[in-house]
Amino acid sequence: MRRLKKERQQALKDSIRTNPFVTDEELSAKFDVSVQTIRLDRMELAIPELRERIKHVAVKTYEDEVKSLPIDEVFGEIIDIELDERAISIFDVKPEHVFQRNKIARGHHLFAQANSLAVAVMNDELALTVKSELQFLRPVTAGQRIVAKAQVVERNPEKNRAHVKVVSSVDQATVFVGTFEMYRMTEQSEGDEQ
Amino acid sequence: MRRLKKERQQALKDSIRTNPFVTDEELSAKFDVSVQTIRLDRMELAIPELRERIKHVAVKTYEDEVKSLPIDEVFGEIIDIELDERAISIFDVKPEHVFQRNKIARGHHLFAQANSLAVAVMNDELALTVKSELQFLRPVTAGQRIVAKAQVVERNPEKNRAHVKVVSSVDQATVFVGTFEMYRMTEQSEGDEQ
DNA sequence: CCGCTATTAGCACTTGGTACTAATACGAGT
DNA sequence: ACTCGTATTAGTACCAAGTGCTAATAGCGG
Repeated sequence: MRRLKKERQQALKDSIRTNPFVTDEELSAKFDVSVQTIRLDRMELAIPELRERIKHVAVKTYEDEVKSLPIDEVFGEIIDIELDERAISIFDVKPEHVFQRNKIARGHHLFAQANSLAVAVMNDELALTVKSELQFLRPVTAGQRIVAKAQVVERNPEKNRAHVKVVSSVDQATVFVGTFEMYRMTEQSEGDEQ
Repeated sequence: MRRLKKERQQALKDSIRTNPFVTDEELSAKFDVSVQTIRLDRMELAIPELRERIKHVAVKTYEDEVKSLPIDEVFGEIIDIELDERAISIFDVKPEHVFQRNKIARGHHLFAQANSLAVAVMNDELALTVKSELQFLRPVTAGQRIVAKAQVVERNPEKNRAHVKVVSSVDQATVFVGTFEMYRMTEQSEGDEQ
């Protein structure tokens, strides 16, 4: 009987992990044991009751929602900015930013950090990217911190254009270089493109 | 008293919206009315009980989690692919992809779709972007569907390089053009960059 | 003072449990 | 055959956070 118990407990764990919304009664029917046995199993496995499980899932989601808004908005935290001149942001590469296969950060995250910084450094907050040239020089992996430095290198107020150069590095080594031609949107015009 | 009731119910709605984890008892203390009054208010406002509220939040998160994994992995759904030749993906621009101010899609989403497609079209799944040139020709707004078409235009198997051209359009109008120089990673080499 | 709404109180019942005690089954060891 | 130990089952009291229902009370408007 000992083997049966362990197997059941393993299956129980799996069941609850894949569907945390299952009640003891449903589990008791599924495994054809009494509700009490399910309860004992949960005790031994330190699995909390249905309501607590649901609550944990809900709380997690709730916190995620609150967190995701501001972080997502900037893509990299801006730590220094002098409008129309230069700006610096940092971006910590996490497991969700990399390819599963080789753990190398996906290009669009580097681009997102650099492009967002280019948008931010423009004095007008309504700036759009028109053109861009990028070089991905070295792979970046999870756990590394990318420091992006943006510099406004050319201004052309008549045409509402400006050029921004962004250099991103990890531990002093340059990993990415991008130049961005930006269009400044004035209030009325619904101009070019981002 | 009628005014007081309406005000309380409005405040009650707000309270529960900002914190769905609050019990009737806590609310009764907060608004200095009986628990029964809170219950009546909830009935009139059709607000479900604590456990149901929590469950809804949890279920939502749960579904989101399941959904987010595959979608996030590709950035745009690939609808046609012929390896080493061409590929097509679609990406529906949603409110979360645009600038709040002018509702124009952020550049990195267009880049992400195009870059991911360039990676996908490469036969080796371990492809990294080395260089890239982009043009953002027209603004894209929330609700529009971007169709990206990638074409492998140059192959150089000796150097493990290839060029991919991606053209993205909305309703037949080109909104974005990008060229990507890709590096094919072989099993051993931990080569260039993405 | 009547009527009306709002509020409060109280009770039985529900779900999905916890905590605890007790009974029963069943095989292993001696 | 008897006993030990583990596993399982049953049953009871209790809890949180409610629903559903009935009834009492407060306060004011006319």
